[in-house]
Amino acid sequence: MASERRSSEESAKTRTAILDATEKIMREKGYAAVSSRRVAAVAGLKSQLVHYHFGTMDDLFLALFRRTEEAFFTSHMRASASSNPLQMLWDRSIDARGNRLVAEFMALAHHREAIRTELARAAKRIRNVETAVWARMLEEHGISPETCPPVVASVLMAGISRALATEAALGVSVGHAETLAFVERYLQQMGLQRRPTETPARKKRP
Amino acid sequence: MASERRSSEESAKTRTAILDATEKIMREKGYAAVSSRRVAAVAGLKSQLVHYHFGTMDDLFLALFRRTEEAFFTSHMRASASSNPLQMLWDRSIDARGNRLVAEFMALAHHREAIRTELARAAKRIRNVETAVWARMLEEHGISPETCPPVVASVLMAGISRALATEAALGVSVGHAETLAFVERYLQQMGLQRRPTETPARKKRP
DNA sequence: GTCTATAGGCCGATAGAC
DNA sequence: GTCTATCGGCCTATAGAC
Repeated sequence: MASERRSSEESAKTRTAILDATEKIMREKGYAAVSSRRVAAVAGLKSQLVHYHFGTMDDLFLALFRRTEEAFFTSHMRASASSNPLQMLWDRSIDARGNRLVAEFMALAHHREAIRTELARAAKRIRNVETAVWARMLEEHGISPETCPPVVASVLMAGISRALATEAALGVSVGHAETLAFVERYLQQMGLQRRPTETPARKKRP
Repeated sequence: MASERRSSEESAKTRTAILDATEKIMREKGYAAVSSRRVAAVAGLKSQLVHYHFGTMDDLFLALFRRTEEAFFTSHMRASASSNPLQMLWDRSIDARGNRLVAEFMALAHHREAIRTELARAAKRIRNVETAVWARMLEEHGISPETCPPVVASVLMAGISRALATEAALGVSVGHAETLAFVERYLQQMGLQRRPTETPARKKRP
């Protein structure tokens, strides 16, 4: 029993190391650079262990996606339930680090059925959460669903933020400052509580 | 001379065939599936010809990007100069087929310096054109640049349309119909001349 | 669960004949 | 400009010993 526990603890540690290595490679070199040999090299393991623990490379991508999405959704729920949900959701959605991995999975999803399915499911789940937040905020401000349906607000917020993040990652920033100012001015009317003096959208990384 | 001409005609034909094949593979299988052997197979040629005519694979991607962007920019200018520029720009920007290739180049740009540079340059050029269109439209409708700077309008339009196109390609459509209706209602106030009975955003493919 | 060994395959790119 | 031939490398995945 003791050895069984130790064994499964070791196994969990190895699995985590493999997933961490995969994530690192995806962030830095893109999904196309992920190979069992490279993953193993980064994790300090033999490449055969990748297949032993995860099967095919597709299975590995899927496992990493699930781990990532689960953590993301949990913290997204927390942000939604905070006292300042719109600000927190907006800040999260323009965060460069988070978007990097998402961008890779989106690119991967175009050509891998399994990833596409999981990504679509995850996106719908997030959208529903954000739509509920918007429904509450719009109602509080007396804006009728006919004027702006909550789901439209959440599609717009998600779309604008993702576009800004994507462009910024590619070195395009024409009009970004003006757009950020425009959007945040609007969000403030809707309940954003950030004071004007604070720098927006620059979450510090530890 | 005659043989020289014929020779360079043949060369141009081969180059076009290689670029066509590359484009087809990128659309259908993604940039990661592009290899000199596969390109040659699709084009009905030997793989060495790919290197002979284009050098490295990076050079090939770059050549295809330039061809694509040149054609895109030309037709974009035509759309901007039409009598109904906002509608035409919007329709173009949510076109699924056009966005498929752009998405691949964006994914590629994250990891290839040369592509990233070219993409950034192209994006700025397009943005400036669209911003000029918006400046004209907003002025015609008496909306001051303080209320909504033209560059903000063009960032928003580009961002929203790209987000919708990306999500649709991945099988996510929650809130899309409502958002399309919302945006197009707004665009109509700004000079879109489509009649309400026409189906929006469904450009027929031959 | 991790090791060695290996099958079987696709890749980019170049050399040299024609 | 296109051909044949080929080098050297990285890839996924599995088999079988320990």
